[in-house]
Amino acid sequence: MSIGVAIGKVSQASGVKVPTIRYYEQIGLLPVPPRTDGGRRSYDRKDMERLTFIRHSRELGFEIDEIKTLLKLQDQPEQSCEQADGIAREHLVAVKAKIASLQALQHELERMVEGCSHGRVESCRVIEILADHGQCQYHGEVA
Amino acid sequence: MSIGVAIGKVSQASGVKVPTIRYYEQIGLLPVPPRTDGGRRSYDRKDMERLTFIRHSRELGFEIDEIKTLLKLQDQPEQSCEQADGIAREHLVAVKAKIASLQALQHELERMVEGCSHGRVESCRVIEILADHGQCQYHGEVA
DNA sequence: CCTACATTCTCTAGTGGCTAGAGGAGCAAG
DNA sequence: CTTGCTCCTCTAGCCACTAGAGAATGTAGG
Repeated sequence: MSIGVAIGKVSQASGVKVPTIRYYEQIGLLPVPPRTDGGRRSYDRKDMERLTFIRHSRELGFEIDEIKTLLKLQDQPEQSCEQADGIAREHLVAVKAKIASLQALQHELERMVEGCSHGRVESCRVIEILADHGQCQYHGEVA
Repeated sequence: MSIGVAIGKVSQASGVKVPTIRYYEQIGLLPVPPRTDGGRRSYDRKDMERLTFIRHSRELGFEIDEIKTLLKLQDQPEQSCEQADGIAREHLVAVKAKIASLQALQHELERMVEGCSHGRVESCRVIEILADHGQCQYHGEVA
């Protein structure tokens, strides 16, 4: 039988900070672990895997609610993976949109910076474009 | 002499929501406007320009603190625009990094979605990759 | 002038996803 | 046995807003 792992070790191994792990427990993303005699959280291998799954999903930009759904799916291997596929697909669409938006933004910032003649604020292209939306090629959101 | 404009009109004209305008006043981003006899905020053309500047800057992803600096600079046309230039440059670097990160993410998501054979969760590529970071080509952050 | 409705007012609290800090208890090494 | 680390709970803060309650003010039509 394997002895439970302390929160600090789990944190190191998974790359999720200690307070964040406790936070995940609080919002029901991570199961409530058993405690040692001293009252400390004691995790097992499954918890570690779950945390890695979570961290990885967060890195990929999935929201907590989406991760909850994905975790539930993972617990039911018999089910169709249609829903997981759908979440990933939706997310992909959002990521593509964000890239497009950021690229437009990049061009606008380049235009601003390149146009700046490093003189006085009076004639600064950066300030000018910010003040007058009409001059701007970028009409999106960063979100 | 021009009569002051109500907050709703300013909101419509600038594209900034009414509560957000009040919030900007609260945090000192927008000057405290005079009030009508009835106690309502009364704005002038300058406020509108300032709000447009703010909205545009937010759209371009600048943070409130950065905008505060940019607005201060705008009020002093004699000064060198070095600082404004610097803020925009820094921002450009951050945007480029974000784009690169999101593109890596996009590829990873595409790999997940394309690899999915639409069967059971058991053998779902999406779930699989999320669970095992080792299989993943993406090692960044979305921030 | 009165009524109905739109707009505005202040105030508090909530959002997401954590992070920071206080104040105390447990635990392992020297 | 003491030092110093880890861990505990709890509250509050972060950013940039957003939502909602309940009251007052402004305006258009009859």
